[in-house]
Amino acid sequence: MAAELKKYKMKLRDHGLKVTEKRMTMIELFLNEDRYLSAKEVQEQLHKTYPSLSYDTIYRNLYTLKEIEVLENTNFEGEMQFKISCSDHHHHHFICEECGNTKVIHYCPVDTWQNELDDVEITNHKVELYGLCAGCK
Amino acid sequence: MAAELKKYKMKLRDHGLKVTEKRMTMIELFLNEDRYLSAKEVQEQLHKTYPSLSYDTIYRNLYTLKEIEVLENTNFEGEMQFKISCSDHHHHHFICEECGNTKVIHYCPVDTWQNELDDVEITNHKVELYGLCAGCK
DNA sequence: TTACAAATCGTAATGATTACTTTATAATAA
DNA sequence: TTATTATAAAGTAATCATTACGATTTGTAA
Ligand SMILES: [Mn+2]
Ligand SMILES: [Mn+2]
Ligand SMILES: [Zn+2]
Ligand SMILES: [Zn+2]
Repeated sequence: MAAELKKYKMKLRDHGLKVTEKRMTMIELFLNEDRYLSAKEVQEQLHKTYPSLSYDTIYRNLYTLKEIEVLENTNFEGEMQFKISCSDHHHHHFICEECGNTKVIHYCPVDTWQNELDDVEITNHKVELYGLCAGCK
Repeated sequence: MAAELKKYKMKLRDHGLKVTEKRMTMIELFLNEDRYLSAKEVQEQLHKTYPSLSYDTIYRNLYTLKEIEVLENTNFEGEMQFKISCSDHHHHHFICEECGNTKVIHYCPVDTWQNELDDVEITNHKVELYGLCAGCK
């Protein structure tokens, strides 16, 4: 785990960001919970260690870590949720609606769609599958 | 247009719902604006006719009309938005980020995804394409 | 160690959505 | 047509996620 964390410290430094306790604890949390977490859940999980962790700090760091691709995010169940970035190539996710665990989907037909709608320019797309994972169904 | 509206009146009655002025005016609005509208936009558009239209009325009717498949909805730009239901078969949408207009996408590889993730049960999925429509690009 | 920019805290404001009590209205039957 | 009744809407407050901001603390480089 220590080597893993060192990698993230370097990533922060490479982007001219400070390596703070709060940030590293947040990254550790996301490494331990490999699923999407809301700001609220982050606050609850870190409350033991940092009883007065500010929402300002939480939201700013969630979006900062997303900028440098430590986290990825999605609007799920009406709120923005974040998870550790799990892969370097283009992919999407399956999310278990029971336990929250995710699986990577590799197949993405964005070219097929661009072909079907050849008079528009697709600049972005969202694909998300929901259901029950092997353990929950 | 009158025949079109009559169809929606029947749909309301078929579901045991009252045909009210507010509901019919909301449906007309969605027929005229063939794109996703937020509750706020609905309130603004209908403010001329009904200066005191309540948010309770707007939200309740948006979800009621969605239940009976007069409207479809999506979480877009951080809020729930609604549009007139445009087709009876399974489909998704392209949304122009400039003007808000939408186009139907017919191709959907949900079977391919179910095949890729054969140990999970996909019960739901979201596909949405964003970009610039022919007129805006 | 010191200096300073960046990060965090504490707290308030905002904006979307929900809740609830009172009042009005559409549907139905007399 | 009128009376009855359940549904819908108004008016307003509460809730929840998110954003904002001045005061304070902390990480980093000299
Ligand atoms: Mn991922
Ligand atoms: Mn549609
Ligand atoms: Zn894709
Ligand atoms: Zn589909």
